[in-house]
Amino acid sequence: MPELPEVETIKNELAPWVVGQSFTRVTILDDKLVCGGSAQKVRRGLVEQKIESLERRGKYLIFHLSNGGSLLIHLRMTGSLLLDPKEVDRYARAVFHLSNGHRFVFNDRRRLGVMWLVDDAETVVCKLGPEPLDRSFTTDVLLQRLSRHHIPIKAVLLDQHIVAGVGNMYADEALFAARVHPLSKADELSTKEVRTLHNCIRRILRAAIDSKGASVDTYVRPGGERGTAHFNFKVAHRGGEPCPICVCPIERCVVQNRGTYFCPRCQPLVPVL
DNA sequence: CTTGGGACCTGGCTGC
DNA sequence: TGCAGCCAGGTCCCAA
Repeated sequence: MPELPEVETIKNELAPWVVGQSFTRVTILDDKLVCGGSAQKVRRGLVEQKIESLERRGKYLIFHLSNGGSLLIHLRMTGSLLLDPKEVDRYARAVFHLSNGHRFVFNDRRRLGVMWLVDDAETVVCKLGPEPLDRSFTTDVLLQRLSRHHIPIKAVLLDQHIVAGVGNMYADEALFAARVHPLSKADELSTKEVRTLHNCIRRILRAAIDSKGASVDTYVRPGGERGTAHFNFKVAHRGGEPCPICVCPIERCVVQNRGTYFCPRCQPLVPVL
């Protein structure tokens, strides 16, 4: 499941092959891939456009084009971008041919991924919350945003309008590292807890980028390699295993329809004073 | 405004 | 061995 570290890795590893190149041919194999416009319009709009830069915003990948427009891609659950794959398999939804002779393929087993071709990228990403790794994302920013929500902190971390880029896996990891129970109400966390959580979110996302993302399911990097961040997971997807701190079995519960893993002893609902 | 619940999508797993 | 039914979760949409 591509979250911020996975999308950042894809951006970093794809950029050297695509930035400065133009699209020579684009094949869209699945009309439902395109959001707000026809596949044909996107195909025609992309050909001969040069990719000026590649950017990540939240879980979105943004190709900035020479005409000022942007191609945005969201991989959702099972999407991946593969550089020069040996074969274009049945899960390919679009193929992008570049002026340097390379191509990349939008693969997506569950077909939940989407892409947009727009004049201004902001029209797609304008509602997103702050970038957690930005300098401007301070403890105070997080504190202020949490204070407006009387719902479980886990649900708040998953809301892209509040903080952009954190998904199910890294929310669980950040809450464990901060020793905060996922069902704690966001507006009831102490200033100290929010400060710790703020640090943990940033530390865990950075570490995951260093590990090239987490391949718990279908995520692969453009070259087909897997990331290794999941080997460092303490609780995410580790239900029943002993907590690495206290050996108490990791529990699983459901928050906002998301499988949520936590240590009941290290993350008490009522803080131990 | 905030909050909760359903829809989307399909491979893989469980249980009969 | 076959198959129905459920689960995974990022995001949007709608209702209260």
